[in-house]
Amino acid sequence: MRSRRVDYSESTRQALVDSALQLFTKRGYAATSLDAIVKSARVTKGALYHHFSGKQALFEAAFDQVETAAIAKLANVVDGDGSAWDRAMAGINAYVGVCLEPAYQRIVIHEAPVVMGWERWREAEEHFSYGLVRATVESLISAGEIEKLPVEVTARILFGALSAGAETIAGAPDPKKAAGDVTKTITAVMAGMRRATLPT
Amino acid sequence: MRSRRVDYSESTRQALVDSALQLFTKRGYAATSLDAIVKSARVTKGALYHHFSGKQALFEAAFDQVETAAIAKLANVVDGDGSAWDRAMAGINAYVGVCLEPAYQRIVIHEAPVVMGWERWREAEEHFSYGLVRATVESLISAGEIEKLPVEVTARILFGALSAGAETIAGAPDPKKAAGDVTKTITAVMAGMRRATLPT
DNA sequence: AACCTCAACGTACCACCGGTATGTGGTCGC
DNA sequence: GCGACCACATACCGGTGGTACGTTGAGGTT
Repeated sequence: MRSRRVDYSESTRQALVDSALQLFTKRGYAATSLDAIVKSARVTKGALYHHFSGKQALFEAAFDQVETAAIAKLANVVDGDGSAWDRAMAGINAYVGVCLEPAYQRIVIHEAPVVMGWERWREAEEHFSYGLVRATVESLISAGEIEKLPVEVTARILFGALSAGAETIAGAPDPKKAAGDVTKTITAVMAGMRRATLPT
Repeated sequence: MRSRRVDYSESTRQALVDSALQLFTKRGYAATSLDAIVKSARVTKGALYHHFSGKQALFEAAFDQVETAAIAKLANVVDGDGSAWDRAMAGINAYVGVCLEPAYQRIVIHEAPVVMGWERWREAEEHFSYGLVRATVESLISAGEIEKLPVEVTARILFGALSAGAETIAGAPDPKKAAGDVTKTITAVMAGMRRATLPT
């Protein structure tokens, strides 16, 4: 119904999002001009402002795309079969993997909170990666695998810990070794929380 | 030796840093214009560019000031007497308190990694808050209070967990309750790490 | 005392960037 | 075939970071 011969509109929109994604990842939000984006997408600023209300809206579109790709990878792992504990550990490993992608790291972790504002970033994250982490923590608690802790705060802290771990890996001189250290440390922390609940 | 009648130079420099600190905290880096800063400091852009190489250098001066004030508060706690464990827990509580200050939250946690670049931020943090966290982790390990884990990675992850906890507190509808939850959760995690080492 | 020097600014100006207002070509319904 | 409208392109504006240059006045030198 809503199509001419081909949907050129959607393709230019996608081209803009793709170009923005690349440039934001490489140079950051502030250092990327709209001229550079439209040049890369082979269109003009008229097209950009036809599809988006401004630079920030374009950023959020790129943000959505990165997040959507991320949860697509994570959902398979977390919704698989096995115990709540095993699925949680698999999810943690998978999320660290996601955090290693430059686009996710720069756009979602670093720039989104300042570009979108922390409150809005927090709200958006409810439906994306953080939502999965939170659900995982809830299932761990309800399954009695870890202590009964405040879900919201525990999820936030785990979320921050995982991001920091991923950043450490990405910035380390020897990423392979760093990845092993992160996995070891996170595993130890989670194991500690698990063991802590056993004597009760 | 290097002074005229009074050191007017240093006072204008300090006025610029103070004004920048206030405005960056309130409106953020990007939304704060140099005109607004020099107007608030009662000087002109000529003075600003005489003392600083640009907007980013001015930000870093503000960053330094906030961080210096922060470690001044933390050093007392961490260097106090008592067991390594007690000092570590006191330090964690103190750091959460520091993270509640708007200036620290906005400038150090949120904007600095973006404005200065993550690599440079990481390097600077070595001499500030992260340096203390790292030292604390080292003392805990060498005192045999927690498992023998990779220091660098463990400190990074703890640092990220604390930052995330502090952000959660600041953004929560009931900060008092959130602060209690964060302390409880972090304590539980640390206790798990401690207990995990006992049977060995 | 006349002169020079240099720090410590102030003033004027430029290039660039985000955003807006307006123009234009192709296409679909009628 | 003609108005209407979508999907852009073009031209332009205000603000901002940064720069070039001018000015002032307190030491030092002779």
